[in-house]
Amino acid sequence: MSSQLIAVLVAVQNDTPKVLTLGAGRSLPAGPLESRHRSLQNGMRLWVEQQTGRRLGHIEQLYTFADTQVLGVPELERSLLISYLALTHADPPSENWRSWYEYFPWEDQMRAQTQRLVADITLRLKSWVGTLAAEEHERQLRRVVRLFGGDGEVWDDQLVLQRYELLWEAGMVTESPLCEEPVVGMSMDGDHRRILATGIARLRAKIRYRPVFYEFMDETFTLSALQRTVEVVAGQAMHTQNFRRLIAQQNLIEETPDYAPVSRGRPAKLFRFRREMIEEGQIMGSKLPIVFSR
Amino acid sequence: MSSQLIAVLVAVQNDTPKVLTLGAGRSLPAGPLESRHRSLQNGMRLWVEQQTGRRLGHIEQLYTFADTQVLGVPELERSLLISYLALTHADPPSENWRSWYEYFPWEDQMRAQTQRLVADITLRLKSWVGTLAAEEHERQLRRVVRLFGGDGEVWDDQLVLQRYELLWEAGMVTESPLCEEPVVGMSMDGDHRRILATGIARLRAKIRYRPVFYEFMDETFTLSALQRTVEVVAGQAMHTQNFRRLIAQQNLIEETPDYAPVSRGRPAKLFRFRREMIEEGQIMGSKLPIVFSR
DNA sequence: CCTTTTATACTCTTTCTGAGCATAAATAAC
DNA sequence: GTTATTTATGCTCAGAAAGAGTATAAAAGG
Repeated sequence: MSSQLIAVLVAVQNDTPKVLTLGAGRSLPAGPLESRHRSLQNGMRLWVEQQTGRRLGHIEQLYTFADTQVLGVPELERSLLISYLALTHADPPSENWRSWYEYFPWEDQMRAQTQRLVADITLRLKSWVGTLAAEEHERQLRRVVRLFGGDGEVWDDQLVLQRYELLWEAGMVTESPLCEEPVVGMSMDGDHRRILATGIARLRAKIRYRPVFYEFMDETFTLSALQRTVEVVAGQAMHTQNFRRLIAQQNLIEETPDYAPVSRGRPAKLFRFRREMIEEGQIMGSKLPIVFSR
Repeated sequence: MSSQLIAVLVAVQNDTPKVLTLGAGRSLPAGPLESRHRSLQNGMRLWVEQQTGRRLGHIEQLYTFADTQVLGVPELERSLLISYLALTHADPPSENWRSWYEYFPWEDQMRAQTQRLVADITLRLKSWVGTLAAEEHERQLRRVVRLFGGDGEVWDDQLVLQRYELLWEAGMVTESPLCEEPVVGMSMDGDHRRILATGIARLRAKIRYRPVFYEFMDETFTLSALQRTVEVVAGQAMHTQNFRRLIAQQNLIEETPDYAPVSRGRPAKLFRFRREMIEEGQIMGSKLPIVFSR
């Protein structure tokens, strides 16, 4: 049984969370696990750095699973896929870096249009629920409401994978064997979109208690830029004043004497991350407002 | 390259968190990944259920890594280890079920003796720090304090793996190549103790926001029994009244008309989990007091 | 000068959390 | 049979944190 490494490589460019793709955006970069790698983590790092020529920051394992993509292949030939999430700094944009919201448009709760999209999806899901056996009705209906909101439920930005799986079961994404008419959003080969969903969910969870957004920022940055970065990753708008309060009280960043070049309003101070705090394990947690404003 | 499944199978028996081991407690159960398994998760479940004859409850993947144990083996033969955490209900105890605190005595912060043990470990670690290059002193000293407490730092029950790794680096566990005189605690073959540490940490984290302790309880139980279960898993005593408040306000459990047979004090009401709440995904979170009392 | 936009400071209310006090209902000790 | 001890349970209170609003500062554009 052969094994492959597969990477969800994320950067934030132009206030957009982007992921590195191959093959016209249809797949995530993947490479064979080579025996010269001293460890998986290391192999992953080396391999991505060679392929992309960029330095990797934070890196973590996502999930390992048996590839279900290739049908008709003798089972012994099935591949193990070991997926990783890796963060890097924005570099010259290219075709291969695509907004992850191209694949999950409903996850971008900052665009006004999304509300309509989610309403449409919810409608279709509810009609799908109608086709199920009666015992399942209530269960699945609660699931739809919990995942896609409505009925007073708030949108939980972490349930990326669960939402994708629900759409899959309902035959509303191209990857599903039941699919007739997919919901908007690019699909990917095999399990890749599922892996991407896992990566997004993991990053959104992580950013709540670890200052991994550090990886995405320039050397110096304004608080608004920091907030926008976190917002586009979470796909949720945040209360500016509270965001600042939380960042401030964590001692993660410090002022520089400089100001950002102004375009419109009052010029913003430039900040930088405090090196001592970023260093390995120093920061026990970086809390962010957990319930986002709308 | 062949692959192995490896399980951290946990149950709570007699107010002790136990893990299933093999070979006189020196290794975790592991088996080859067979091609008939439809998915890894499924393969894991089938395999453990066959081996142990018990039904598995919650199951989740821990980590995948390349086995570093076997030296002198051609690198292509290296095995991929895919580790899982699985929870099950206590059954007739046996030799093979061992308290996880046999392997990590310092993690049991509920025993009075542990305080002395941790003090000893801290001393030895500090003297190890003394042998390092000067630039490293402060960094590593902070690490020791953060992981093993002292200096006003509180004990973080989730840092099981980090503590083990520190001891490993300092040559204070048998598994380490530098080891001369190990700290108390049973060791295991290969990476198994590290995997166990990962499992414990994951479970301690999970139990904070998901009611996975459900798996460990009988059909009905008292609140004290529930609290003791959580406490021994976390290795930390909790404030009883606050524990009850949190459990109560989450609507996870309901009273039964019965009382537990008394031994000493006032008889305790028996409770049961509300089936509807436990069902898949219903419960979004089960919060527990995060900072434990001493 | 006035409006708009962005940045930043401060306040207020509600909820959550840690911690303690008090009472209830049983057994054990005298 | 009192009294002490143990376990279970109810309630209160102070401080911290979170959500949300008001106010002010500093720029550009008309």
